[in-house]
Amino acid sequence: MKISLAKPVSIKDIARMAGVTHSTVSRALRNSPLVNRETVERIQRIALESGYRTSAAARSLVTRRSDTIGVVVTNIADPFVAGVVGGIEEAADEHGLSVFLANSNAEPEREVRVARKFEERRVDGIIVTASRVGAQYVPLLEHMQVPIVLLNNQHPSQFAHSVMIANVQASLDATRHLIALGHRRIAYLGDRYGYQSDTERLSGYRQALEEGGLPFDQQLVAHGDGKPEGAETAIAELLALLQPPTAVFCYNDMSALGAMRQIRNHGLRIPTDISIVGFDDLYISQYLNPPLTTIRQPMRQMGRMAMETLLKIFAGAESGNDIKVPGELIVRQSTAPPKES
Amino acid sequence: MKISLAKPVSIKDIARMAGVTHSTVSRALRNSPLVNRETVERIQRIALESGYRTSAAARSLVTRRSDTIGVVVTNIADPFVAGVVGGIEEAADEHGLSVFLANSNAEPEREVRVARKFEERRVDGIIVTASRVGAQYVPLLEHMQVPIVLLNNQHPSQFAHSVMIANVQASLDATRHLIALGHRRIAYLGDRYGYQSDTERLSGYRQALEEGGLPFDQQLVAHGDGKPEGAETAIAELLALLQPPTAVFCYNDMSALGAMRQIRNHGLRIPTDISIVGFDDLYISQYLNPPLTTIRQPMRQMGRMAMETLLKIFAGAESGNDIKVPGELIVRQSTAPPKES
DNA sequence: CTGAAAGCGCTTACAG
DNA sequence: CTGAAAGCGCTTACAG
Repeated sequence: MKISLAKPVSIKDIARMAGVTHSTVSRALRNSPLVNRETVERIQRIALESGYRTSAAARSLVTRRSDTIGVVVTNIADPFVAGVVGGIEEAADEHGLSVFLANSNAEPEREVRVARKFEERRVDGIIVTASRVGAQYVPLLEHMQVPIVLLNNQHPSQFAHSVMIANVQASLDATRHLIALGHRRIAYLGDRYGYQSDTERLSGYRQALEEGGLPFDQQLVAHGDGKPEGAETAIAELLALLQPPTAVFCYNDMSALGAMRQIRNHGLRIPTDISIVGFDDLYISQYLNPPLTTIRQPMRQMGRMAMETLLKIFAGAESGNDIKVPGELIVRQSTAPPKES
Repeated sequence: MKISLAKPVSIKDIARMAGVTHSTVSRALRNSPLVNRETVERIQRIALESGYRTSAAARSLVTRRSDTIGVVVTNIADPFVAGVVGGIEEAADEHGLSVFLANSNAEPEREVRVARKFEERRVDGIIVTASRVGAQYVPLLEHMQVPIVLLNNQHPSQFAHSVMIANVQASLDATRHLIALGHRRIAYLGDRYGYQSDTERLSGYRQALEEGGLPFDQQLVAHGDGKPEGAETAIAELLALLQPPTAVFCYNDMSALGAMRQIRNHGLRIPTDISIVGFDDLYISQYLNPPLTTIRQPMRQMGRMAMETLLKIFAGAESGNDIKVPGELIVRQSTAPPKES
């Protein structure tokens, strides 16, 4: 059968049933104190019984607010991103906002399409959770003159704010932990698409080496793509070194996942032969074999913070909209003292 | 500084600039053949230069289509769900639709809120990806008289269609694989919130046992919550049996993850002491130690199919909207012949 | 090919 | 307390 889409009931319909004008219905529905209490109740009862539902489109046309925010991600299937989006949605829901989800896939044409779509939808704000925000992306969104919150990325702009993990401090902690265990040949396995985050994590790593009196060796730095695949190639280079590292600090847990598999394929044991530390503390990381030592990023919380930053800006806040969140070192079983120590 | 939100340019503004009425602008913008070619070009140029962007709200008010779909998930942080949503978004984008994401968290009040929100937004269709669709949820959405596609769940209704993995066949394959390896004490570790999927997977498991001449033993069935935590408790029961299983077929990979950790904690080795098979083939499953034998669900593809089902219905299709997708057994290293065989 | 008019479903000053 | 009017930004019959 062909489905007949019944036209939804409007305030005019209710007005007819209640014997008042639609103006009164509109007021009654919003609980205006201007309307007679009994009338309000009668109208609300009718609305309920008739299954009335305000048209968000009609309302936003006049209020000039869509009560909607746009969330752009590079890849929703990335567990870090999914965690953040969960937090965003939760906070949005609490404040009666709806979220548009768009996956840019890091493809320039899609990014343009997303920006256009958000403009047409007149989103009230935007959150970008892209591990790889291109420098050209924000200007695209800026056109909208709507507040933008970047997650783990910053961009100097009137409209762009940020929620960032404290990369340098966290990486310092991670690397110090390896040094404290006695490691002297520690590698950094980065993400060549990690932009600012990669730079900062590398920098924290270098600071820790310096602090520990260890030389920085460019050979011990390799870059993957932030995913297991790329990490496998990158760690292979490291393992092929004349003096391979005894510990590797990875850009993120997904990279650690790939590194660990490759290490096993080389017949080496973790942490006996080589220690691994990740970054993110994905939900699954505690279930790995061995459980992964890593830096915890409070993903859900960071998503909430991004949403709340937007809300503060809506409410008129003008500054203090760059938040830095501390990471936390979680020591598990993928790290141990080096064999030869 | 307080951000001044410039009012976006409307077709009226363009009309003024072009010296025509807004009707003509509206037509020109939609490339109507009714409008003089040169006028169309002039108007489009002005629109482009002025940064004009159609108001989706205004348009949908008259067209009665929002070009929007609502996606409800129980938990976006679940990797299976995130994969499906990725596919949905991808297909939606290709067809110029926007997606509203809502997380029900399996909380009844949130479900009610989500349904209401989708109604107000006048979504053109809904996709539900909940591992645990309550029987009461669909009626909530049905009120909207909008097509609904359920993922891995079915519901008899004029409006509800479905995309399902072929649970029985897949579970049959998974269990047969274990039987073929020589296992005779095979357990099923289910998801007590898995509803239809759990029932069907259990049923495929039982069919395989029967087919293989193995007795069904209720003791070898334990139920977790579809997550690692619940699986840990469930498998502990199984391991405590006088005659523990030599192989376990798990409801999903997340359960397998928990089971594997618990097994290790009991000092047992996988697959030497016990074989494990999962269900889903999450992205990470190939990176586990040992890599997980599992049933592949084409998550992304299933998301696309759900979206495409909606599109077909929009286009007037009236039947054939219950799709069954085959799973695929992926044999990796978490399964092997039993020790004592 | 173009314009004037009506209307989509709301909100909100302005009168009374 | 209630109504009549205007308007948000579009689309689309109806005229010309």
